[in-house]
Amino acid sequence: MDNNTEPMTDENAQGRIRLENIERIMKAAEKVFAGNGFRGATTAAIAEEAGLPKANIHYYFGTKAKLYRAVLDDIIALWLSSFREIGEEDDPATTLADYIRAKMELSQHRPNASKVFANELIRGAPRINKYLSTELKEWVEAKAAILDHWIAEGRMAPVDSERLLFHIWVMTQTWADFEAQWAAVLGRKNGLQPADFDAATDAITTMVLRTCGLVPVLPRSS
Amino acid sequence: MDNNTEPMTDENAQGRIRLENIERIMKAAEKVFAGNGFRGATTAAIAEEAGLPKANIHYYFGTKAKLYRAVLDDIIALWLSSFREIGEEDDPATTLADYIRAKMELSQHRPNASKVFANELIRGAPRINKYLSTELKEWVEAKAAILDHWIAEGRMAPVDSERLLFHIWVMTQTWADFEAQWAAVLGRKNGLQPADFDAATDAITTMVLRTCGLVPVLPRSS
DNA sequence: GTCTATAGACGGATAGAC
DNA sequence: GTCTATCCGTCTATAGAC
Repeated sequence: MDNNTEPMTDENAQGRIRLENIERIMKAAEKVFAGNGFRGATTAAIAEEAGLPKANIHYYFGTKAKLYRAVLDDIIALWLSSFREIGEEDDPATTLADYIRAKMELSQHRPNASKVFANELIRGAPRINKYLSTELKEWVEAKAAILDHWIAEGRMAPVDSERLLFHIWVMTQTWADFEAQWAAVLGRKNGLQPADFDAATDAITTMVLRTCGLVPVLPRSS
Repeated sequence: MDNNTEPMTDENAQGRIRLENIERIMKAAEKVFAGNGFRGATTAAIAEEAGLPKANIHYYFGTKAKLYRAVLDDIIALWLSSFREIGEEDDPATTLADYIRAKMELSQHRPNASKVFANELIRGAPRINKYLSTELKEWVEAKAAILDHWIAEGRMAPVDSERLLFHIWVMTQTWADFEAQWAAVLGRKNGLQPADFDAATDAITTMVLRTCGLVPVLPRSS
């Protein structure tokens, strides 16, 4: 009672080690869940990837389901932070191009986050349905309203604004989720290169801006 | 030796039952693999979905891996059959619109096929890499060459033809793979309806045809 | 707080009766 | 050809030593 089992001279180090271990486990879990889905992932694989004994996973997170939940929450927070605020006064072309670029950078640098989310959606999204039908739904409706406002003002061509947003997501996220397919079809034996992401960004941006009448399309000569 | 264990009066029925069981198992397997991936799927779940004892799965297919392989091969055959022949003399707008419509119909009517394929791609496509880097690569290169030919002839606007094909795939397949997301965001509590697939088809077709300069885009009035 | 050892449930696959 | 019963490996989770 007069002392603790460990010296109290270094409370910060304790907390730091704890946070570091949690961070390592979350990172490892994101990778393993991305590659195997929830059911296919094993705590042993996560532990090995994290370089820790299997029991530590349970010490920090209790169950595999809670760890998965923590990984999903982390990804949703990342997603929401990527949804830059868009105002009615912004320039349509700049705003759309910037948004596509931001999504592509996430695909390039956090591909496993996108893959975990994609796995969950393919499975019918049992654990994130609430998020999809509340926050995400509201975000889509708010941003589609801004696009519709721009259209009504004649600042861009009429488009199906909700589907445009959906299709921007899938075109950008496919470069993370299905990287294996695009690398194989493009003959990139060492995976996609930065130039591939740049080319994809350009192609998507051109497609969206032409669709919205924000850049000229060369007319057919015939 | 003078007779077999079963009467030979009905060889066709034997073969028919066999084919029917194989068909039922394949269909059940497609559904279970779609919802859980290879590792997450269990032979017990497949057997229950097929309404057969678990041992029958192994009797007909040997191992879970061989069953999965059979399901993948079936899907690849379906995919290849959807790649209509496209010739240089065809009309660009009609050809692209028909192709988008065909892909959307597959997404609507065989969503589990698309999901099994998506699962495999997210995992890094270990089992279909050969297909991706041979047949699919050649198909893409051949079709992109036709688009480039149309562009060179001035029959459509310049586009990044390979990425255009990739993005058509993902925009159409997302309506199968991520149906849960779109249904939640659109507030469809009973899943996507036929009208949703029609709206998506229109949105994708408009996007692609505007990008290729094959339909006019209303200019900004300002 | 950390790790080894293991309990207890579930998975794929098969033997052998029918 | 079909199905029940079961083997054996792997999985999640935890008990208990350190």
